[in-house]
Amino acid sequence: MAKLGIKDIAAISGVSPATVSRTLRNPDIVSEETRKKVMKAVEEGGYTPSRFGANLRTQKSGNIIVVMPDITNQVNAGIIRAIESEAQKAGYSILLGDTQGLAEREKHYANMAQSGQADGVLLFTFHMPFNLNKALPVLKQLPPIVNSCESIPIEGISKVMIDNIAGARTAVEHLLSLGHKRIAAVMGPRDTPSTLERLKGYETALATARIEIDEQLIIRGDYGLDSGIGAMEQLLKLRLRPTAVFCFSDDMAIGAMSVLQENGFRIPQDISIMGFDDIRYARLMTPALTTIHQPLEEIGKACIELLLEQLDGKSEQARYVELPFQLMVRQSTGPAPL
Amino acid sequence: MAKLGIKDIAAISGVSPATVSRTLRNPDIVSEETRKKVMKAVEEGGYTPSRFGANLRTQKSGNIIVVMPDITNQVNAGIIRAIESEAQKAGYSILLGDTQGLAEREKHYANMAQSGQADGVLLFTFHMPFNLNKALPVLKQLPPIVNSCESIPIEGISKVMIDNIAGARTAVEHLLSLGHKRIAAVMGPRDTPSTLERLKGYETALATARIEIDEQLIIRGDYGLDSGIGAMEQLLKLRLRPTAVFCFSDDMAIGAMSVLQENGFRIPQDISIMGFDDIRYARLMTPALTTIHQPLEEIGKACIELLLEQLDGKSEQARYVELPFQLMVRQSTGPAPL
DNA sequence: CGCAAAATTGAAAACGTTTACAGTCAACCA
DNA sequence: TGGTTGACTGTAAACGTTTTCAATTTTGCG
Repeated sequence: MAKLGIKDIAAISGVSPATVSRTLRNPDIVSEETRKKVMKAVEEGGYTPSRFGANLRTQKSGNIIVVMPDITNQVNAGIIRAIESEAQKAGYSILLGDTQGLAEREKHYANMAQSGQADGVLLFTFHMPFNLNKALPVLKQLPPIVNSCESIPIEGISKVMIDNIAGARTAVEHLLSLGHKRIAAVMGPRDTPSTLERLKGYETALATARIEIDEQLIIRGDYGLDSGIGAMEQLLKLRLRPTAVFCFSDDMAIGAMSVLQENGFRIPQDISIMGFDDIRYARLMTPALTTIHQPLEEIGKACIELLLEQLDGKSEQARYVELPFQLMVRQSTGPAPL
Repeated sequence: MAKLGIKDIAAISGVSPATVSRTLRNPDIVSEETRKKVMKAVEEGGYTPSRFGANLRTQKSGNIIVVMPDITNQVNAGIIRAIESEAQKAGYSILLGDTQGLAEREKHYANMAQSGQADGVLLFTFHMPFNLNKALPVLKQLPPIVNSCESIPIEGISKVMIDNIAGARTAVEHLLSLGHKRIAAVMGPRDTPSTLERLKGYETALATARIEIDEQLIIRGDYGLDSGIGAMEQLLKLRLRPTAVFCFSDDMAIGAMSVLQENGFRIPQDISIMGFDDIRYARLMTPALTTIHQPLEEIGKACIELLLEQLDGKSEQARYVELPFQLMVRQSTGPAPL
């Protein structure tokens, strides 16, 4: 039996296609009698409305595209999971856009949004459709956007963020309170807003404590495990080693820890390590990793919420949501050695 | 300026819509002159073909849906990343289906496939559209499917797998070779094929070594970190403790290790630990985790390849691809204590 | 040069819905 | 009773492409 269309169901149940459509989308406005007839035909025929027709007519895809630099990353994965779950409740599907940091892929996803493949965009990456110079004019052509994690410096787009500056400052202050004076920073990828913000928090905390910044103690990383390894190796070569290392991501902290332990350093007795994110592995490290907790699920939920507001046309205005971070003191940080 | 359609472009460039469509989809069949005219209009007008129209006409969505139990899991994340990347090259987009183990969500994704929202399905979860009893008849109505990770016991669907039985056997044999006799197993979620297979490998290895199975040493987990913790706690309460623990996932192994270290056990001197998967954190644990490596990227690539074959109509027949696992001996396993 | 074949184009018909609009019919009210 | 309302339903027009088929032009070749 060929696949049934709405006309077939209409014919079977003796009503018009319009009524079938109404029965399915808006049951309340058809009479009970009709509804029953139609539903019977629908079920017996195993009819599932084709989305192609509906999409074309309504000009909506029912999809939301999530653009991320790396879905393998625990932070991103955690967020997207919450997003997917909430989106589904609202009747939307999630299209995955993993840029792998490639500009060409960012273009690709921008196109997808433009061709109507998605009704809205969740943007977790910095570059992207936005060539900052010509961003604003383009912006209005694009579907609704919510930006998170990496703050895009454009007015008028909704954002969900944590206060990276304060988060980093809190981290460093924790180390300072333990008596550390030589505190290294392992940064994220060059020029991303999150890294710049966390760096600022680091600098602010040190400045407030009247400790001079030592450029040698600031290492560039990329948030990944391996860059944590590289950074730590570099730091260990220093004549004057840091007594504490603040990594801008847990992954890098985990990488750093493994280098230390391999080389016989004790954590935190010899060197304290801090991370940022509080991924689920953090508390299971030995020693458990002190870090700044990011509320991944809340971030995901907030993103969807803001986007849905725009999609439903409820809110024209951009909103900014700031979620709280939390210092998680565990065993990887301790008093500075004498 | 309102959004341009194919008719507008046709009008501007003085050709028919048909020719515009041809220029974009199939440049070779239009004359160079026409092509130039059309391209000019397309670029100046900033025209992006609407996918709605095309989808309806071609009855293809250009989407592939990936159904997974948990995208937060490193194994799944790694696989899906490869999938996304390959799919994009072939012009497909990835719809994310995270079931979170919920039956209702599995239904939902089955529907999506049926309503034409996706042209193909990549299935990494066990239950699903397939109520085994009535699975076969339904199967032919569904779009092309490739099954991976959790083997669905149905003939005629393409699969990408590793040999879980052999993998587990290899793991246990490694432990046996180190002199261990009391080897515990921490299983994955009840009744999933992968768990059952690995269990079989475990049992086979022990049987071959003429070691009797001790039910007390077989603990049920769910592949997650916490269940590794729980399992290890349970094992530590045993009167006769195991000297080695084979966890069916790295996550559980990591959980188990943290329990041991917290309680002052030395790994591997007191107890050896093995995992399965070789997630990227495995080698950074202290001690580095001995485990069975799964080729995530290759799995992802193979899945897409098989699916594309079906989508392109190249191959009607189901194919089965088996990818090699690899034993990674690291520091978490050592000779059995005396 | 003339004809067949090939290359290129256009006209028009789908594809499967949703929804504005108009129509029908029963119920209700004055 | 007649008119008005309200509830429900049907008609038909989109939505924006792709593709078949036929028409036209160009090319190739004897």
